[in-house]
Amino acid sequence: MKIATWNINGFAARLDFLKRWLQDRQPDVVGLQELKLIDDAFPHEEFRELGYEAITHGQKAWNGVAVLSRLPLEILQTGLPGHEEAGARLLTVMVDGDLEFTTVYCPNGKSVEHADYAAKLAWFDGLIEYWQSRDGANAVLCGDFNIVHTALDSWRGAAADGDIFHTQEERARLQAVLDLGLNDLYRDRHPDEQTFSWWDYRGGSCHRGHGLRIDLILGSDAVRDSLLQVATDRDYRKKQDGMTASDHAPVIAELA
DNA sequence: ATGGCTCTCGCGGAGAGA
Repeated sequence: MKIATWNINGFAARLDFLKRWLQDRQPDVVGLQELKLIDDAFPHEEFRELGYEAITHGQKAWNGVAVLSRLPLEILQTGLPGHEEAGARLLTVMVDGDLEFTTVYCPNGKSVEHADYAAKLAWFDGLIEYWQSRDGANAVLCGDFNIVHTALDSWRGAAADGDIFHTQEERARLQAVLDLGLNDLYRDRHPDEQTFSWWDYRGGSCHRGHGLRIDLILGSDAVRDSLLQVATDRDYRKKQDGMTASDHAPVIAELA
């Protein structure tokens, strides 16, 4: 089974690109972030034709998450309890009656001085509390975490320590998420490799290797034990026949 | 030091993103 996470930076702007990727990579379950789309505008029929059912938790202009799946889905939770005012950022579904699949678009925080930063930390505290309330035995938590876990995950290395995305407080929150019994599938399999999932649109960052690894697939021990391979799909951070890419690449994991 | 690009809304240019 192939599972994936991808911040598409606008569903409407990425529709054709997304459909091409689905047909090319054939994932079974995909968590999408930053749809910037209301639920009623989602073209379910177009995706059924490709073999995918979708559950969306969207909103107008900002945020928005969804799960696409070739296997049967059932909604378990829409929105992070107690943090709905922060936007549509969390969706948990049951896949095929077996796998608890959560996708998140974690808050950005803007800057360490901004009020959104404190709200970001509080949102993570809410996520930790939410996860503690779930079973989590056969579970995936994937998405755009907007936190760079270690210096290896930033093109600037330790020089970025203390900046937004790289603060001790943010890293402690992400570590607390991992301490809930979740494994960072990419880092678990590739302890020493530097691979990014996001590159700024500006200044040729992608070409210059100026990126961050902030899009993660976390899995419970049962999921980790079934991991065959995991990779960032960098080809889809590049233009395809004139279609503009998201600033995030998909991350794909194959499970036994 | 800042912006460098792209998105949405909505029709100009601002705000957000990371």
